[in-house]
Amino acid sequence: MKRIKIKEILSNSSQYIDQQITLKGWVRTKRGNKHVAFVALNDGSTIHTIQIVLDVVKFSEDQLKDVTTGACIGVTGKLVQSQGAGQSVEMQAEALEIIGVADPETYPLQKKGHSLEFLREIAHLRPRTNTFSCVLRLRHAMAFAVHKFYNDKGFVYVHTPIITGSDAEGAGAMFQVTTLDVSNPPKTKEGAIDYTKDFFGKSTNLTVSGQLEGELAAMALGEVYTFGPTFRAENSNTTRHLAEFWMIEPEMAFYEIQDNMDLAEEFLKYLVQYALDNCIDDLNFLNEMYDKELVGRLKSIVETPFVRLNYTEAVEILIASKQKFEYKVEWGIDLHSEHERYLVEKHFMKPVILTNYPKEIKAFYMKANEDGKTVRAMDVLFPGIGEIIGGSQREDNLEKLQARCKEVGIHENEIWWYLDTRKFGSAPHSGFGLGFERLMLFVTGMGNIRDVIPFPRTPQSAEF
RNA sequence: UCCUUCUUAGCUCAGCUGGUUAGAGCACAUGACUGUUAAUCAUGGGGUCCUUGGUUCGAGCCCAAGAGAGGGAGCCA
Repeated sequence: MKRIKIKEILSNSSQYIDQQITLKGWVRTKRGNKHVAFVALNDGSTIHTIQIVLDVVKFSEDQLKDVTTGACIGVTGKLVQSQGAGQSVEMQAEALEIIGVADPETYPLQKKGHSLEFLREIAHLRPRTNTFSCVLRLRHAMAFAVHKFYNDKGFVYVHTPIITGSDAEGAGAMFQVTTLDVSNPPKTKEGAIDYTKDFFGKSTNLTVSGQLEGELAAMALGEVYTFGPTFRAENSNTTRHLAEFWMIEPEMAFYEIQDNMDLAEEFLKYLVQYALDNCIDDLNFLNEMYDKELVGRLKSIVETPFVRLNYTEAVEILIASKQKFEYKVEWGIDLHSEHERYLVEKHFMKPVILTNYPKEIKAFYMKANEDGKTVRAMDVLFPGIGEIIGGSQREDNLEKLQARCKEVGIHENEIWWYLDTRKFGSAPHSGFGLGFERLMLFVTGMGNIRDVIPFPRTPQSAEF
């Protein structure tokens, strides 16, 4: 008999009532007495379980013994109105198949909750918990919504390379990619490692951003986006950083900085609304278990216009606040998280988009303003998360970009291909990067970025 | 990388001023109960007190070093 998913049964129960159905899934709990056993079965299609009623006389003792927390079973029987109080329907089982046993003495997940720290140590089993099944369903929904948002707008999804030979992005320390024998690498006459003997004939790394390649595509296709893994070899040990994370980077020709901000705000609101519309069961569970304000906060984000503020104005607000900050505020500093938190969580109490930063603290490719001091950068700051999006209008003037490269010490022969876009048919364009796991932190209300990706990669940690 | 806290049963934790045989709840096992809702009740098994070294008549507890984890900061998305 064909298996039906629990989500389908529960959402269309009237259609299946008194019908013979087959369910397959994993046992969450079993309880009961000598005559009847109740099994809560979950198959991952929904946060909810369905109650299986096992009339003890119908099954062998051996079979019932193997129905333990964590075991995988298949059951066939009739869907009936429940006699118990906790659910409207349940299955009266007629046939039981033990698909995979789970020794209860050694199975690490118990019926009661576990700490998130413990679950990280058993990341291979944590998707079986309510919390992580919620997070992973939401992660899927958000990834799908990203593609839907851009596809519906006519953006082209561009696959940028994972292995890059360019080290000009300046976005952080990189992981080297090499096939050389690291214990005995070939050397040049001068004694340096001879990368001409390496696989690609040059030194290569895992990408820290697809942006530069995204810009190339935008100069042909108009509006594009990338969505892929990125890698940073920074020794960051925080609840907001991973060594391997996923990033969404749209890049749009003919967008000025204002258009860029409009898109970023619309995009974030779309994603949050998508979660509210499609994953409310999972959100309600997370709201109940971890963060009582989660759903309310998500709803308010969708309704509230984001504050838009110049860096200079932000500095003035911070100075006028008379707050005691660990790092002193003055024009020219890169804002620290205490400053961002003050603006977002105390002063405005809503998301803030900061623009026009001093050029010294931003990347070489950002478009200079007429004042000669600031660039058209924008950071979207979210409550509890900090910087969720970083972006800018790009410098489209060849001479200015070349001058900027010189100032920051990037050799033109490293990124000649990037400069070519400004040489041939240059156009104003803008883009931004959204850290996918930062978005997931916000949408799930989870406190640690290691809990919103299936297998987190952090310094000193690459198990599983 | 810096600051800080923690590490005792499978899990979550208690453990007095350093004192004899290290406890609880949950989980697990056995039994009871004819409809349970993270079932309940009874009984039971389960310990390298993170590791190494030191102080002491005596260390889970004090000291040192190391390992691992959490939180904060920096870097950033």
